[in-house]
Amino acid sequence: MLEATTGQGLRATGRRMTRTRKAVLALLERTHQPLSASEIFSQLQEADVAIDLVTVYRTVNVLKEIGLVVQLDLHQEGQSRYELKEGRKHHHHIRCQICGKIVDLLLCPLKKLTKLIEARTQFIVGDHTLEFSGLCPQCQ
Amino acid sequence: MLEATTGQGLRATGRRMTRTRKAVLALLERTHQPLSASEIFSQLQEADVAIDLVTVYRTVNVLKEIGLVVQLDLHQEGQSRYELKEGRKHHHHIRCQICGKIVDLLLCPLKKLTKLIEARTQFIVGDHTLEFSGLCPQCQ
DNA sequence: TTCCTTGCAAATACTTTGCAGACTG
DNA sequence: CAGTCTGCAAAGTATTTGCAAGGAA
Repeated sequence: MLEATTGQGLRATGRRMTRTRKAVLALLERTHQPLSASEIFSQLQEADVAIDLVTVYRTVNVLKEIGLVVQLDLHQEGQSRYELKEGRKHHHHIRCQICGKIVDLLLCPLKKLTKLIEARTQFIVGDHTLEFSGLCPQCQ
Repeated sequence: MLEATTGQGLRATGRRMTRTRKAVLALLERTHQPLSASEIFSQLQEADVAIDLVTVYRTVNVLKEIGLVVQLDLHQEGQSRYELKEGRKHHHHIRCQICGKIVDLLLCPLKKLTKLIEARTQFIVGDHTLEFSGLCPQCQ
């Protein structure tokens, strides 16, 4: 499963599978929510995993480099969040302005738009971000 | 023009039109680009306008509160940018991954999508962000 | 046994806050 | 003249870097 393939991804880049990397991966896997570095840190502490905040930052960056994790910068959050890619399709998010809950939007409607933008701006589009915010059912 | 209407917006909320606020507004007006606080600060210094970085932050926040300025948090920039609203339509941006140039996209294709998302998620959508990045014509 | 990884301390970047003096209306 | 605004200093939050000790392969 995930840990095995990750181990390969790490080794292929001269890196190692360690206790802390396993713990971060397992947390992201079971949480299935985009977590910030400090959330990863405190949730691992509650689970009695000894880890340093600095190590969390280094770990998510490594996982991002080998393509296992995606970094999200949600509007006006002031911190980044990290989410397992885990073979899932590219997608976007909506966040509740009251309680902060984040829900996946399992769609991306921007293929055509990308072509249009390339034609208009002469840019070569490499990436995009799309995020919605509003009130979730519980907070309305 | 802008300064006059802004003065009204300020006064309506018990605020004042000052030398530094005029300078920030004038800069945003002639630059017509989303600028970060530190860019506003250094560009005003070059123009021999004495202003403190703290004042820049406070100023853009006031201008945001009275609806004159929009705050942008572009992906992985690590800082916010501020742009004059100036009666312009809601729009989005594309940024060059090499030189950092930011170009307006004078369109927003998300009206229908918003309805779809509200139906699917039961959220009430209040806001959204959309940003593209890629290579500009000069950097390709 | 190599050299990657970790923890700790410290540094850096961006932004906010407190306070006394300066300025607007 | 009242009350807002500014500069300076300091604090706060998110993230990165340096280095020596610990650990994976």
